[in-house]
Amino acid sequence: MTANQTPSDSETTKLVGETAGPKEEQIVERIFEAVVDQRLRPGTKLSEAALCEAFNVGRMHIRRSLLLLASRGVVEIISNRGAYIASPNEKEAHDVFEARLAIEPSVVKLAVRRATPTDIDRLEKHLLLEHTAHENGNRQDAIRLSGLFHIMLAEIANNSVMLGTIKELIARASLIIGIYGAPGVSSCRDDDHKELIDTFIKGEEELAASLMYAHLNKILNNIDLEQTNSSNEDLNSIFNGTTEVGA
Amino acid sequence: MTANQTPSDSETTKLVGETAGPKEEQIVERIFEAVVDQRLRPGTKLSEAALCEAFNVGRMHIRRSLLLLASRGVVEIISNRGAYIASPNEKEAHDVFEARLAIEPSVVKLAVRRATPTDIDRLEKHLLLEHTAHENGNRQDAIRLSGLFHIMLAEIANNSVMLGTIKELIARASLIIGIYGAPGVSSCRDDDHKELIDTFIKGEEELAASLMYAHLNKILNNIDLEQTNSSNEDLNSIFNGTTEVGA
DNA sequence: AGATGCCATATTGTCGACAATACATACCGG
DNA sequence: CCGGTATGTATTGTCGACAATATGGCATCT
Repeated sequence: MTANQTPSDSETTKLVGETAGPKEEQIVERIFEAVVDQRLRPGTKLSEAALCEAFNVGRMHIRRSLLLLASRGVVEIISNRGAYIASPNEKEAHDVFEARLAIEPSVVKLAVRRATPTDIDRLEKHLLLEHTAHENGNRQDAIRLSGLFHIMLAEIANNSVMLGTIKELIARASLIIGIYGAPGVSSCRDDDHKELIDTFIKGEEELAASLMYAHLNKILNNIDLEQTNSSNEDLNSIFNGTTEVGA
Repeated sequence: MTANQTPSDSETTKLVGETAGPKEEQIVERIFEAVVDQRLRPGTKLSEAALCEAFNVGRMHIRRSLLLLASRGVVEIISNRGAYIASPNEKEAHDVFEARLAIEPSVVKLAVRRATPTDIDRLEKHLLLEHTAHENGNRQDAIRLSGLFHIMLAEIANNSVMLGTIKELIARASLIIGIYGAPGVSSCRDDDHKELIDTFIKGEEELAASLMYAHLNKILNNIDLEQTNSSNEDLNSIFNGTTEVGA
């Protein structure tokens, strides 16, 4: 319910890959989405009871889902204290974006190589949605769609390992942007995405990789500059506590 | 017990990163090691009761550990049937090595950039061990040490995200080699590793990346050639059932 | 004799109750 | 009035028992 606000792009392809029961899969997916949408902010407590009620499942399923999320660095489990949405410190933030810089150029290269006309159509339709969200000043949609664009690229690249890694990195990047990012410049300008799509039409793999590298570097710079003064925001996000898990 | 047969390299740095209790961490780590060592072969059933006894822990901890392993693609959980060491099919095998080709060159580049003299010493000492294992025809040690070399590179690169991904990929690659790989040519020739270490001394990042790319491609070729006739081995590994979990 | 259906057994999945730990409040002493 | 301590409450961690499902053997029928 809280999730699909945009009619298209409703199916996001599962993250955990039917590795566990369908219950855990759905729960993890929903929480991932909420993190990418920044509806769940860093430091938010995820109490088991609340989640049980929200998802109408037993405590065990919640527990297992939280464990999976923790193993992906999206949730932090503190013994005898509970589970919290992760608050990446500067080192973790650096590592996440360094990893994106290392991986995503390769991903987009493969995506360009393998994209079908249908895929390109999907990307263009998606770009339109992004543009609309930006114009309407709909920040939440803009962020989600922006992340989704990168995930779509990984889907087109058609590599399950990379897709999983990218999904994890996108979610963690959302958290990082939430903590360290400037409120206005958040996420990607959609212009960069447009340039990327152009390389798909021409099939220019190497150019696509370069553009992606530059694109991510741009985001990273917007963040690193804020590193020093962001410790306040970090503490804030830790201590303002509960933002009420939607239900 | 079954694990550290080589005196050095005893500590392998945890994989799951203190995300869960120390129990799960250890169990996951031990099973990972066993997979990399090829002591646990694809298709092996991991019964909960047996693991409970082997690790002297409650069923819950085993269950959670298996879930984590499944989320990393090392274990396959089939509903109401149990957990089995994963048997990657050709697509999965392809994806794993494609991912390694995409990521590891970047990893080694960072490693070269950040390696201290101490790190290089460790690598050289490790290379010696690899060489010894090869000369002695100690296949099991050779495989383990070979995988460990790649993990050491990720450790030197000092990026937690990439380290976790690499560990997962190494384990899955071990499974793939176990299924599709030629018995003799298994794992990496240590010559390639030697060449790589040379680039560390000279600080040649780009060369290191190229060498790594070529190195992985070499392994991949050894595997792809065997793809067609390996379907027998695949079925075999699925149906011959239990290879006795050591304990 | 071969195949099919049924039953016993073993393993997994799920739930509930209890124990342990941390947090918040209230109480007491300085 | 403030600090420290102790108790009560809430949440998490763990364990055990029970239910559900798949596997394997056995009897029966064709």
